[in-house]
Amino acid sequence: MAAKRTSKKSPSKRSRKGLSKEERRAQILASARTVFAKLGYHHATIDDIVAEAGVARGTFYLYFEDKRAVFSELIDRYNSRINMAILRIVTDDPSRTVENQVIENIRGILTIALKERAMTKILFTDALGVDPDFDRKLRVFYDELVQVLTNSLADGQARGIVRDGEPRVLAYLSIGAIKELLYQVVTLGLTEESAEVLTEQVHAFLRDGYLLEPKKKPVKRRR
Amino acid sequence: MAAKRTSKKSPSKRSRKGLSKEERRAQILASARTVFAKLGYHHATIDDIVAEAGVARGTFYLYFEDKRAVFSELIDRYNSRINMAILRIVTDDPSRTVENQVIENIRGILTIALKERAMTKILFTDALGVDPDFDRKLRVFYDELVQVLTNSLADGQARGIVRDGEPRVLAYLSIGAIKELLYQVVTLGLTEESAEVLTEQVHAFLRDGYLLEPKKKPVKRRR
DNA sequence: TCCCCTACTGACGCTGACGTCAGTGTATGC
DNA sequence: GCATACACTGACGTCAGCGTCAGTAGGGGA
Repeated sequence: MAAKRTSKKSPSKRSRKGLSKEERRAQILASARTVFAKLGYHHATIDDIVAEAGVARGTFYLYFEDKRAVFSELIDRYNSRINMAILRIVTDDPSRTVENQVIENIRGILTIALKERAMTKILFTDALGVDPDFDRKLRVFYDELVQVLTNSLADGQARGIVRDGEPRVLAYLSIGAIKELLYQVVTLGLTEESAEVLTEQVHAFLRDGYLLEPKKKPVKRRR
Repeated sequence: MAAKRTSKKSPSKRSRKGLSKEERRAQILASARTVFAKLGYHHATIDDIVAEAGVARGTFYLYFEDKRAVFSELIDRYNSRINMAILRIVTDDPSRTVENQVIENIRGILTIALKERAMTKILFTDALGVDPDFDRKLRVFYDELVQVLTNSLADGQARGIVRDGEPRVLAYLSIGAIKELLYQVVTLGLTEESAEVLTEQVHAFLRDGYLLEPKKKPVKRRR
């Protein structure tokens, strides 16, 4: 193979509009996110996205296969951020209580979800029913989450940290509770500052439920 | 106004296919439900629905405005059935404990959701992002539910049956937990028989959460 | 100065789903 | 037997959104 004759001077060439390929790609991605959040995935068209990005229809197809592909990439990025926020709970470190680690995880998830408001909204509003392949992908991400939590709960039961009950069902209930809260919070437009107070409420809910036992006298558990 | 000359003999005239207008309408509705459950709302077409019903395209439009109208009607029926299952909790009747009434409500909701498997699935998979008008309608139904629960919780707190915490947040968490469980149960294909055991799990979750207090020794609360 | 390369453009043809409406077949009234 | 009514039919014109591709613009090397 002959050596390249023309030396590439700049690692990222600027187009006539002053954007490198990566920047253009990122720009289209961001525009798509905006449009999806505004119109919902199903009602968003390629024309809406390119209008938002200020490029021509053809340009979109230089960077992405189709609407599904952009959506898929957006979800991937979001998922990986959420996954990073979830830390496995360790029990052999006396300096970190299980309770604090649980709280940390709740806080981490809530914070990211609030930071990535647009994506959180899209995920909850439009993620299902887009396309069979796509549903499967989302399902895998979700099932992993359920599996991790289910295992943690079963483990916790064995060690007496978690009460009895079908661990998988408890996992669904917990995840559902957090999902719903997130959805409401994002839809109603609360900001990141709320993460702290929400964290406390979620933790208290998971720890205690909310129905007080009528037979024994209520125990004050909150500080 | 002149009296009608022709006496209507049969109250519901039979068409050439042997169905009254109400029956035909019901048949199309049922077919639409089947198709929505199979393909999802967004991917279902009028052609799919009429093929399922075994009628011509034009017939569909004799009974419904468009795809949205059928969907809307299906949701309305489902919603009213769920609403009927939710009974306001009374505290002045000594023969019925609050706990039992809570359990009754949980059981009622789960039973209907499992009976109306197809609709439950559709509602969770496709309900959002169909159309702005439609989203609003769903929102109203949902908000009412949240409001009822929020009020009940606040009331419960005042009477010492419910622990402290923002009632609205607790309402979101509870409803989210149940929603998620329902979704999973319907998607995974559990049958009506499971209603009883699920009811117990949900109730235990709402009552106790699942994290046992490390400081005090665990109390056996289950029968 | 010329020309090549490449990112970008947007009009175009295509497709699939929509809603319509003139026409068909059957039961009932006269 | 004829006419009228009525549920039903399905081919048809329309249209929104899609993906393409021949053409354009402009930066940079020779």
